[in-house]
Amino acid sequence: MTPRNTDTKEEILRLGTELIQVYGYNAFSYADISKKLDVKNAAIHYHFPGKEDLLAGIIEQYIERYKELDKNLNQPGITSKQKIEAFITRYSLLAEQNKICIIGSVCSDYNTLPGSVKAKLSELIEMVLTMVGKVLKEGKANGEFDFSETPHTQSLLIMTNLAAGVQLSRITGQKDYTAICKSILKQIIV
Amino acid sequence: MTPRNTDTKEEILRLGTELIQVYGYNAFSYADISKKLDVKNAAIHYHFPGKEDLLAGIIEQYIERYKELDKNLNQPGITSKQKIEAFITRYSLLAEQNKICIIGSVCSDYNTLPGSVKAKLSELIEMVLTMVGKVLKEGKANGEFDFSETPHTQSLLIMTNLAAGVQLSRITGQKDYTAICKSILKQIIV
DNA sequence: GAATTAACTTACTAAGTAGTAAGTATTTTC
DNA sequence: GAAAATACTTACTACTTAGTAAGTTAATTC
Repeated sequence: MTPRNTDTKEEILRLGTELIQVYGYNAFSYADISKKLDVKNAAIHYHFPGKEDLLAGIIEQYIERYKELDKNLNQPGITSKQKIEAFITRYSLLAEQNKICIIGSVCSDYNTLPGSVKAKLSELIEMVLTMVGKVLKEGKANGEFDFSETPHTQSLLIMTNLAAGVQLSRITGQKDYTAICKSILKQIIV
Repeated sequence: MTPRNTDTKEEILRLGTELIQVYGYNAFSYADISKKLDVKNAAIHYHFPGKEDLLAGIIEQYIERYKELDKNLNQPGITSKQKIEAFITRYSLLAEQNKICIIGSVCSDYNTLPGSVKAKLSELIEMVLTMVGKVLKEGKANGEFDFSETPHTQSLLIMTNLAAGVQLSRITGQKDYTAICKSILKQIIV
């Protein structure tokens, strides 16, 4: 009689992501998810046998979304500045919701993760660094950007500013995050 | 017969700090500490009734150590550059040991902390930002440094580079941390 | 329309979690 | 040297954790 919810798996991923962003990976339990979705904890285990499988799924989804963003940005007519701003916007949306990014959150728990998940996290980080580095290189080549570091190092600086920026500003206030964002652009824009 | 260990409390603080830096606050238990110290878990509860008391103690100790560092640095003959380098060195020591800083680690778990600990963490962060900001301002005034941001914003940039730097480089490799450190100095030194 | 599959629930378990009350041995204070 | 305080241990409790095996119900396939 009651219609089956075919989106349970998606909902678990969505809630899991949110819980990591708000509380941290080792601070939430399957019960937190099952209560909110009004299902039994065994339902979560059906979709993700172990907690590490859930985390792996969440990271994979993140990777897919970054690939999509990359695809959308690599279309004609989009300036390098717009690309970097699109990247920053992802973090700004987190900051507005008092969430932190998955990367920053899971990094703290890195040594509690099984090897397979460590590898996926590493893949995500390298992908993002490469993405940003590519945009920086492109922007420098077309005269939009100027900076003295290598694109890789500059992307490290931006990534660390943003990842820790959302973390710190959750405690010290949004103003600090805004200041960081402005400075990131100031550092590279001609 | 067996001599009493009067350093148990100090050892608990030391181990607790290490566990947070390596695994994260919500990933370690009193059992982890009691096993390593070869005492019963009740001994840990004797010194720190709740886990939040332990975290509060760890943050307080951190605050004290930063105050000491500040005191040691604010003596005649120490250049602003040396002061900033001393600050960076604290993070470099962590990076060498594959540890992350308490601030970065606990930030991820921020929303799982009781109000009293949140306040202490906030105090620590503001203190460090102020300390670094002061050195930056002084260095700019005496001609050692030059940067276009306010001292507060510049200290935010340095703090986020370092805090997330040790986190990321634990995954991507030490070379990335080294690159970040070099760039931090390059950004401010005349 | 029978068999299979997908998506669960029911009902558990074993292990770990923070935390406590009461007792003990040693050290310090008076 | 008696009393009190310190630093524990013993022995537990109540709760939460991830995880599982077996059963149920609805949808899909053939």
